[in-house]
Amino acid sequence: MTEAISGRQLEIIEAAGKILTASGVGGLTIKNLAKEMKFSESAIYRHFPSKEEIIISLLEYLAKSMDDRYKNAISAKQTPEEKFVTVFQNQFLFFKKNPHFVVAVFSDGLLEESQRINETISKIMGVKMKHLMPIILEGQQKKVFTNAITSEELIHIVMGTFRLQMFKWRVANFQFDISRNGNNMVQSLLTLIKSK
Amino acid sequence: MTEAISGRQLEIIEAAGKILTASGVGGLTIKNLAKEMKFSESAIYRHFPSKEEIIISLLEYLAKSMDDRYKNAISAKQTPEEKFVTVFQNQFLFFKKNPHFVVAVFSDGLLEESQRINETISKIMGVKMKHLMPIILEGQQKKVFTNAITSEELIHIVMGTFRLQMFKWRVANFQFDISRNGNNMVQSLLTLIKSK
DNA sequence: CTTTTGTGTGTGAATATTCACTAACATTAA
DNA sequence: TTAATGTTAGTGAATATTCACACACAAAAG
Repeated sequence: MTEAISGRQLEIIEAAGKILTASGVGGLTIKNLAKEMKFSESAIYRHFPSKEEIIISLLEYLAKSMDDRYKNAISAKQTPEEKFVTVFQNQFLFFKKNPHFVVAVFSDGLLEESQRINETISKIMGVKMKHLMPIILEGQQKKVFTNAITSEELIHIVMGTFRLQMFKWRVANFQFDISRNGNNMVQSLLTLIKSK
Repeated sequence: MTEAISGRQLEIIEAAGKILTASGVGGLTIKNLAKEMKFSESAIYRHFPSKEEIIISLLEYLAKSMDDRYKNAISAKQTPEEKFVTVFQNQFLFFKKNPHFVVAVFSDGLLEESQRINETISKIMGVKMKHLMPIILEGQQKKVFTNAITSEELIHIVMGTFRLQMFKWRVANFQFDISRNGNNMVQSLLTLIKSK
């Protein structure tokens, strides 16, 4: 399905992410992309057949690296609480290092454009779900997380809180320490969802 | 500051909201707006000096009607829990009636365009905060809401959950009953934040 | 009463700019 | 030599905005 991307392609994807976070969907033009890459507009088309393909590659690259990241972060030996914290810690560190990709979390702006893009966005959401769900379920089974509400509702609350955290970070122009603030938020969330 | 808007202007604002919901930010062009209004593109400029002004008027109209709506919904006699539920119930009913405006609420997509638009979006966020904050505070003081985490964190979690709910509704193309699903979510949230 | 003038609201055509994308040619490296 | 990768200079389509002008209606002036 997803072909391996070349080094140049990755550079372009990174430039695209940078532009997206800095100036939003409206700013992501071939012209700006070329300027960011320091070569001409037409050179872009040597590496991608279309703009749509660039966006999709960006999202797919993101989905994949998030998936990898999740897999490596969590160890089976950890308690649900530890896993919960680790997952988010990992996430915050990733975005701290690659703030251009915050766009992934709330890629609502891209929503619309094309059917294929929408599907790829859903895929990213799905990746996060896939890794969060078993942790929540295990936590509830072991009665360390509350069973007062369903797993779906718990996940919804957790994901919503996370998304808003990232949103605030972006609006604040990345001016505060996301891994510090983020981990505080995770602790509060944990306090709230632990069964008493 | 905000001048009163004429009947025609309101019609245009509503048409803009309709387009935003149906085709997203990218679809909101003067051409489409004129088509929706069933007159020429240039006629739009009889009523608004620029497209930016249309978007800002839309957002400001939204902020105002949300503020009014909040004020009328909550009565001093209610318990914090009741107020909490009422606020959201009210919100869901509003959007059920005017789904075109959902785009504005989590208008991360609009975010970019212009400084003035960004400020107006923040204003909308602020309105919600303004009404939610005293409810949370009162609830914590009366010890009906948990004091295990701070008010700011509580509000963050609540707002994040709400925003995600609206996001899901939009992605689902408004196909489920937001006031039903929404109220379920509010109940879960309440269960979680009540002190035990 | 009729004419004049002003105002609100519409039109179609034209503006400059930006967009994604392409064709022809040049450089570089294996 | 050949393939990959770059540049220059275009394309047509879409964009927001402006233009000169038209029609309906109401107030003011004759």
